[in-house]
Amino acid sequence: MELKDIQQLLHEHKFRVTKEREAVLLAFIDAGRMFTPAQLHDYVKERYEQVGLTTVYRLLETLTKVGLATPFLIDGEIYYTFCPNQHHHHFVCLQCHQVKELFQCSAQQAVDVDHQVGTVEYHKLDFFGRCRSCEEEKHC
Amino acid sequence: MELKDIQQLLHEHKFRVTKEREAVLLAFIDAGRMFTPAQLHDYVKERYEQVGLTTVYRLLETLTKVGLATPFLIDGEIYYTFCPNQHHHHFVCLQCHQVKELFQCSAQQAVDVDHQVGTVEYHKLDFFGRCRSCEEEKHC
DNA sequence: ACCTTATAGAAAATCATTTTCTGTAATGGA
DNA sequence: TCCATTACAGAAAATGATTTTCTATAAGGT
Ligand SMILES: [Zn+2]
Ligand SMILES: [Zn+2]
Ligand SMILES: [Zn+2]
Ligand SMILES: [Zn+2]
Repeated sequence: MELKDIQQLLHEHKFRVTKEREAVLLAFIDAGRMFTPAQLHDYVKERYEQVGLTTVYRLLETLTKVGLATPFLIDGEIYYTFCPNQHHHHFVCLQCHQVKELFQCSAQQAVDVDHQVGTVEYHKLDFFGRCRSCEEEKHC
Repeated sequence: MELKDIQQLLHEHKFRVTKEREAVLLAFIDAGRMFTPAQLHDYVKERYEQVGLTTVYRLLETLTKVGLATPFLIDGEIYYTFCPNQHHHHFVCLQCHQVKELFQCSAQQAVDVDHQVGTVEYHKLDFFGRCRSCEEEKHC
């Protein structure tokens, strides 16, 4: 993703454009995987520049509020994925934490649920396993 | 659920049968809703007897390990639901935290995902909204 | 260029969760 | 039933992730 797109993304949401947010967002989006706040912090530091851990926490919180990031609980840890704006689901590799977005939604069941037990506001559908490259890597 | 069932549940998993575990499990299962560890602790205290918070944490951890409980991340808090052993999904009321189990699974998509991006080990499908009684309660 | 206000970051505080330790009680076998 | 073994409960302390506070800075609008 281009720096310009990042800047537009920030503008769209009325966030100020700072080099720290640019750095974190660039890393986050390009990586195509999920991170814990600390992992993302390290990742940004290595690749771009020094950014405070507090800033990473704050950006993840902000992104989550506007629906641009989603927290996942995996094995007791909270991981964040970057979310494009269309409705989508995920395939998460439990080994390398790569995340693939799945734009096909097979949860029409929502309509039934809606009638039976209450009003569905949103749903989550995610698949967990091992991605192709992790499988090939180690086939014992 | 009967005390006898709780005891059998514990036996099945080779856990010792203690009054503390009986109390927590009775409360947890009968409530039919999700709890944070602290909430469950309070709930048990009110209804049954004093049980240490540490014990609640440990039981939830243990149950999660053997698949009898599932942690959910909602609005930054970790909630646990009790899980029967069949494959199922959830409808969670965001207001009262009631949980309904849904035994219908519309995620046959898993097979496709499996072929396209990797090997699916498990999936999660959950619906969030407001339950009937919460809806009727306040219709502004 | 100036003003207003959001943001970054360091340090301190908070708070949920885990660990440690010790006394107790559940289990299984004699 | 009694004993030995070991899991468990609970209090207290430790840990460590996350949040809050505070101040300096820089972004955006006029
Ligand atoms: Zn992988
Ligand atoms: Zn969907
Ligand atoms: Zn409700
Ligand atoms: Zn399913």
